[in-house]
Amino acid sequence: MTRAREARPLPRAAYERETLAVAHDLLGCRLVHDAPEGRTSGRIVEVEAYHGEDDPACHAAAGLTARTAPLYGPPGHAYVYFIYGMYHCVNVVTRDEGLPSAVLIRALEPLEGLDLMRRRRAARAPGRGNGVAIPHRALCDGPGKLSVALGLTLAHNRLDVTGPPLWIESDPGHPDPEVVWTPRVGITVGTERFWRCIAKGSPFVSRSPLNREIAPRPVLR
DNA sequence: GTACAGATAAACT
DNA sequence: GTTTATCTGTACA
Repeated sequence: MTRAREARPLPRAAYERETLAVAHDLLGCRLVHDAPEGRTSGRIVEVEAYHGEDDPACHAAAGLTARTAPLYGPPGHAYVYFIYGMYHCVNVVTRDEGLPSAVLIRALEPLEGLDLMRRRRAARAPGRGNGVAIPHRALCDGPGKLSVALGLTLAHNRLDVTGPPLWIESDPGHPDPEVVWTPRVGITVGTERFWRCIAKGSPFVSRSPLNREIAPRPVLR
């Protein structure tokens, strides 16, 4: 009889690789956060790569500072930063220690803990609180939204993501998604690098006109 | 469907 | 004092 392979957290070696390869391979995996108030998880459907001090859009372009230190740290750890006075963005550090590189998680297909996600989102989006539940597809369709939905904040910065309470696991039962590369979103420099990777056709990716642009798999310079 | 203003605080210069 | 890897509501087509 066949036995379903068990999903296990990706090992550190999965992150100690070329960043675009990591970005590509994270699509289809599940991001899981076990918080005291419950578990939330979602399938990764959109990511972006930020690589090196030569990448003008990478925070490490400004060099090593208190904020960017995690990017220079060991792979398989979270780099969480606070942005626009309101939101957090969650990255996973890649490559070798000392070489600043990471993958930004931009959107998830919500899988577990949808009620908890809705409560967290509604508490932070008063305009949505007029009795209309946030639809499934809009719970985690952006980096700020998924951080709220999963309850991730600066408290999780530098956390090891190879095991509880926060980890990424493969999903052996799920087919590898077809992927599309596009320019990265929300930046004013480095837009010539097509380092955003999305699961083709997923209704759970962030709203962006760039969703229509496609490109072949890029290479690191 | 697209376009824009405003909210709001940490980190950096 | 300036910048920011965002989101939301409102306005308009």
